[in-house]
Amino acid sequence: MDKPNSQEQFDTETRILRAARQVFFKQGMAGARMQDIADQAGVNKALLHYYFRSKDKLFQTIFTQAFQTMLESFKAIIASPMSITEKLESFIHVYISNMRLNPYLPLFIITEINKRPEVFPRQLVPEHQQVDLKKLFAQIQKEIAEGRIAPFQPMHLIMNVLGMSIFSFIAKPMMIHMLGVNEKQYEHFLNEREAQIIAFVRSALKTS
Amino acid sequence: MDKPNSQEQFDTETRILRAARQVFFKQGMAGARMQDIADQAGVNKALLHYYFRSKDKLFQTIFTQAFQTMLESFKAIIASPMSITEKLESFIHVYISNMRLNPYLPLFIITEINKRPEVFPRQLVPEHQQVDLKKLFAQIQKEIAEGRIAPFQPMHLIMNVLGMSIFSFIAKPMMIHMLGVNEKQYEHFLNEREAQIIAFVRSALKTS
DNA sequence: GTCTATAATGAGATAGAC
DNA sequence: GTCTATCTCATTATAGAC
Repeated sequence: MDKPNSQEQFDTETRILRAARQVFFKQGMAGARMQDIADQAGVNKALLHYYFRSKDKLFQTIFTQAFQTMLESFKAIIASPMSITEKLESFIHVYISNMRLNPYLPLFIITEINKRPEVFPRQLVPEHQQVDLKKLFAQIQKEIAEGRIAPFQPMHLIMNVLGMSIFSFIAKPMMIHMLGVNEKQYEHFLNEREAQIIAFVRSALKTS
Repeated sequence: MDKPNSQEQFDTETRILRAARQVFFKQGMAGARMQDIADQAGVNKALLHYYFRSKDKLFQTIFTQAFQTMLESFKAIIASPMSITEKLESFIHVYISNMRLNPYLPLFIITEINKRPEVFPRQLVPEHQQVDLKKLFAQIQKEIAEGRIAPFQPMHLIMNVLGMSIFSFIAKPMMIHMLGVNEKQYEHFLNEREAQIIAFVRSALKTS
């Protein structure tokens, strides 16, 4: 865990939420300890229950907000008036920036849904705020038809971009061990990542 | 959890190992319960301690073997006498096949190293059996120089392939919720995945 | 709202009979 | 080798003073 936040400027509830995010993101629901969260927040453990009643309720608060955050970066880009190439490059940029700030976020969401699928209702995301894939797909089809990009199935194209962007960050500890490189070397690699992915995608989408 | 294995044909130790793999892979070290493993194996809980002494020892056994498995599929491909394009496509094929059998494996390794970096020694992989990246990189550089594939940095090229292959599987629960699709639709998407990634990589590597 | 003390429970581990 | 019963401890949660 990092050093307890120098966050005396925040009220107790906020300090708990920030601390809970750090601990839950890294350790997950099962691995997190209420005492760790209290220490990290610099408050008494009993206060966590005073403000959030139970560990599970606190977790739900953190999880829901994390999921929304993840969703928002998706939707903002899709809705914007850009070409597909611009949108894809925007995806890459935004996700890599986010992963720099919050490397545990996607992994946290993935693993927690995995572990307790029953906890997350079928409609975790209400109908009206789901990602509007149809529009995006239509735009991709249109640009393909116009011969502006090479033909790939929209869903796969998007997954390719997400996979290349996100995986290299979440798999960092595994890759370091598998490849036998050190932290510094891997960080250097990650710094080049955005430019390299963009070049790769451009090359793939080039019409010949 | 799945139904208890109809694995009466295996001896007790094997049944425990198989059950432990299932439970640890899905729930992680912190989330797993010895009782769950015992139930899954169809044996008495005390036997887990008789055979493996502690939860931690049992976990170490499972983790180490999982990590070796992950490493082997890497190394086997790298060592084989194929062109880069063939090797990359072999990567894609092998990883997607493995993920079909064992969707939790990479996620398990990633999250457990994340949570307890101190547990895993710097040299989790002994020097002599590390992935021989140098050779692979040299081969890539050579094929680029010969104009057989477009120029990309070797490490990034490999990470692109791994990311596209692995991410779509490990992120399945997240994507299903984010995109508002159902399990069946996502499975259909995954079935097309191998061919789509190969097409994408070929397009990117094409020399113009 | 915040603290100390403590209850309640869950889960890993062991003893000892068979 | 396998089982039942039990010990021990960590952790969530609550009671009650301030």
